[in-house]
Amino acid sequence: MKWGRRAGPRGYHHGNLKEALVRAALELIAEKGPAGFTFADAARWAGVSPAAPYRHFRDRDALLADVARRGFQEFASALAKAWDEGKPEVMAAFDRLGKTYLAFAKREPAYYSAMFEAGVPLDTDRELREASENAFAVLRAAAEKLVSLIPSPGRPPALMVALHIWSMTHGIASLFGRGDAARRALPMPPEELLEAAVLIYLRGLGLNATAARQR
Amino acid sequence: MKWGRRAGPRGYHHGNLKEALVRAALELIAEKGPAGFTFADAARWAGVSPAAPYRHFRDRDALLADVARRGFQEFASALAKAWDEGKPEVMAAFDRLGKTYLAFAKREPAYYSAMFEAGVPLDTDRELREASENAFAVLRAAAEKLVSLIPSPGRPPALMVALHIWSMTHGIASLFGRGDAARRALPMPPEELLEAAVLIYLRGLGLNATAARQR
DNA sequence: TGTACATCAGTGAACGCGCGTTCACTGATGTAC
DNA sequence: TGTACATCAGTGAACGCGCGTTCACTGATGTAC
Repeated sequence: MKWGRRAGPRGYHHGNLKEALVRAALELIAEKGPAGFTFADAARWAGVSPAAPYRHFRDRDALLADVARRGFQEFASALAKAWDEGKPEVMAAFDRLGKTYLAFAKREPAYYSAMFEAGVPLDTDRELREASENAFAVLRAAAEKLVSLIPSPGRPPALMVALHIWSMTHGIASLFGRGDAARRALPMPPEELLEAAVLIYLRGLGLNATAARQR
Repeated sequence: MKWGRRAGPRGYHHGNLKEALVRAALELIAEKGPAGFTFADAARWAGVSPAAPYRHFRDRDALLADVARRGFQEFASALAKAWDEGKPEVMAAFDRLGKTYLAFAKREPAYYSAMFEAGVPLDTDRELREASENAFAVLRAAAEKLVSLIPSPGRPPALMVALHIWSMTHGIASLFGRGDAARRALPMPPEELLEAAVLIYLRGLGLNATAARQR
């Protein structure tokens, strides 16, 4: 019988405490929200004395910032993969992008909280800021490619379109699409609500969206 | 020289402690977020012993729920006043509605937090639930009137339109439009971002939005 | 109008609790020779 | 290959602190007669 790392009696050294603390934070945030998790809690969850986390993180905020950073990195790479530079077809790729955004918010509510609701300041940590910028850059690139389909006079700024899509998606995610606690009742799944909104919005931009129906 | 209620030495009785506690909560939430305010803090802010609040609220959560309830009530009446049943012109009224939403989020970040981010459960308190439903009912009524302008075949469900507008507005408000701490840089004011988004969305619905330009 | 009494609203002292943080320590691991 | 030593990572005890909550109390207010 083989033991997982958490099953057997561990020695004096934990071996991978830093990772364990991050996982603990995610677990606890998912359970009680970003405010309801404490440094001591995380240590307890990892099976370690309350002083041990100080070897790896300056304080609670540093741990939270690290969680947010990892979240943005995973988020950015999930979005980039979904968008895939608009291949094979821009509209279909755009649809994938939106679905992936919502799926991330639902699958990783703890990451999402840490990233957007915990009040982690983005400007203190360079890596954190870069990770968040990378995530937005994907949305921005997608918007860029979308507006390029629109004839030049009357073409809206790509940045604005990216911000619109982001706001719409974030709004749906935070009002309805959270996996941790369904906050409000909804007559349709959030994915459909988003898809419909984006179709209407794109039609308003003058983009023929029928190609997106192929999923 | 006349004294305001908080200036002079108060007697043994505070006189209006319940209101003072609510104001304290708003002040503290605006300062440190909905999680970073404590019952004891509120008592201190109101200049009263830590046991006094128990005469008026069962516990911290009850105070928070009361703040959320008041927030929804003010929100609902501000929205209703802005919408004014679509008078004199539907599109202009709709524009006012969106601006009023954002203005509320900016002017009353503490209320907005308590209402949408503090995790106050809506289903425990009847008055709270009703207040929140009243606020949404305004959006819903506005959407109803809007879609009635669209020719019947291909007319979208009003509820969906209401949810789209709400999500969009909430997304912009929570990402960019908060008065307490401008979370992210933006190339244009949030009001303009929202107005543009709504215009595009309405155009996508087949509504001629030029009438809205009259503000 | 005055007096007795009930009720209300806030006091202040006390408690147990868990958190954040520090400290000297010690077991485990890696490295130089 | 073995030994000495430096470094690393976690221990556990301790501290001060503020919070939530309770309790018997007391000053102020309202009301009945």
